[in-house]
Amino acid sequence: MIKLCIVDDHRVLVTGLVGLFSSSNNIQIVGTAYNAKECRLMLSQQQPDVILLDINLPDASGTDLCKEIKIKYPAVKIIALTSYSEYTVIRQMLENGASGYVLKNAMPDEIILGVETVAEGNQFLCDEVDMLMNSRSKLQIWLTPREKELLGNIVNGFTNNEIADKMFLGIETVNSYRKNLLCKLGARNTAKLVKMAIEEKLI
Amino acid sequence: MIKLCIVDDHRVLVTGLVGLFSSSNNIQIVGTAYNAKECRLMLSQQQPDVILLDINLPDASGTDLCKEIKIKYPAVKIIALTSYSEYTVIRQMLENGASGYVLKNAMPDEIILGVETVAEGNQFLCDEVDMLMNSRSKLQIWLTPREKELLGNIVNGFTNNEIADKMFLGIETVNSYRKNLLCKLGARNTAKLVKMAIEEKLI
DNA sequence: ATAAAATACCCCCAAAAAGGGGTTTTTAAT
DNA sequence: ATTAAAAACCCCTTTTTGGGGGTATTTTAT
Repeated sequence: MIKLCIVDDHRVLVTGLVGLFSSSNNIQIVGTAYNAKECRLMLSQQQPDVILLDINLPDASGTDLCKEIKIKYPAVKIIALTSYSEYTVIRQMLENGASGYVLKNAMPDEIILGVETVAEGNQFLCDEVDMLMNSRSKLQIWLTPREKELLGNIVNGFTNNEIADKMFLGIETVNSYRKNLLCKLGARNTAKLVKMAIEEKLI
Repeated sequence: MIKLCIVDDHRVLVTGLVGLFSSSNNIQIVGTAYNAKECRLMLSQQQPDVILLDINLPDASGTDLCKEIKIKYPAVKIIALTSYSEYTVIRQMLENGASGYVLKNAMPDEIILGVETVAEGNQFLCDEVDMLMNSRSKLQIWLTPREKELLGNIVNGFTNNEIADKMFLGIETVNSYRKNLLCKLGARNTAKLVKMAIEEKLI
């Protein structure tokens, strides 16, 4: 019997999931939570095998919470259940210890299969996500910490001078980083750079 | 008896909603759809009183579909059921004929109340949305069609020259529009402008 | 140990954007 | 018919960004 917990702030979706698994004879829901706080409390009382974890919680980032849970309870398997289909988010989630990634528009059967698969110790990605991760066409951008930080400052409207100040860098250094980012992301100018940074959730 | 339809690509959520209303004795679900195409087909056969409509459909924009439905079937009441809480989206939805706006993290009771309220011919906004729309603090930005178009071009990385070309305008005109946009949105530069445009879903 | 990233730095110059001031002509609403 | 909003246009100046070249230290992983 697989013990399952659900963490998602969409209450009706949680109800739907409870209903979905109630007819299963090898999966049992042992807890639900609508935010990170409730999730932590729940885990201090229950020891589930698998957690279905939303990334968009009101009081925490799902990626951070994932990492946190995996440090405290390394045995538990986590499946991200979300509508984000950006490469960066998926990769971040897997790096933070998630064993699965399922989109919210997935078929019910796929969600059940996901829970079973990760419970057995294997990785599970829903069809759409699997395709995305295997398509080399999508140039998989990965920025260094410093680049991310600098990009964040650009996105927030700081000029090179201000960024140099904030990050304790020379203006020329900021310039180099900036030109490098343009090149790496294939953007022609700041506008496109910011657009990509936000849409691909690089920051 | 209120006849209700649900249009949402999150299948489990739909299941949850079906369960939620199954116990109600004055609301009856007469149809569900997972995309715009199915929705149109359904409406050609069923005449619901209320539709719960997701904005994020795979094959159409929810705002456009809303307008389309209201033109074809003016009597039907539409409630947006979505996770977007941006002023612009809400306003657009209401302008396109929606009678209600409920966030996906709303309490089940609130969703039921929403359906009942709009069925009676009244408007319904869930707590969070109601507060947002009534807070004058959030400077409610509204751009003219031409401004939106130009902003879209900026976001997509076109330079003033290219925009002038694309929109059959003089360079100076584009310059004026651009400076006006910066002023209207309170942005210091292109980066911030693009960020706001995307985050507030102004385009 | 040593190669490869990542980090930080530099110069020149052209192009684009931002800040400041404006005016005129349509179009839509009362 | 009048007015207000939207749309289109213009000049001047400074600042910021982008395109082209580079080089020198640190880390980090093998």
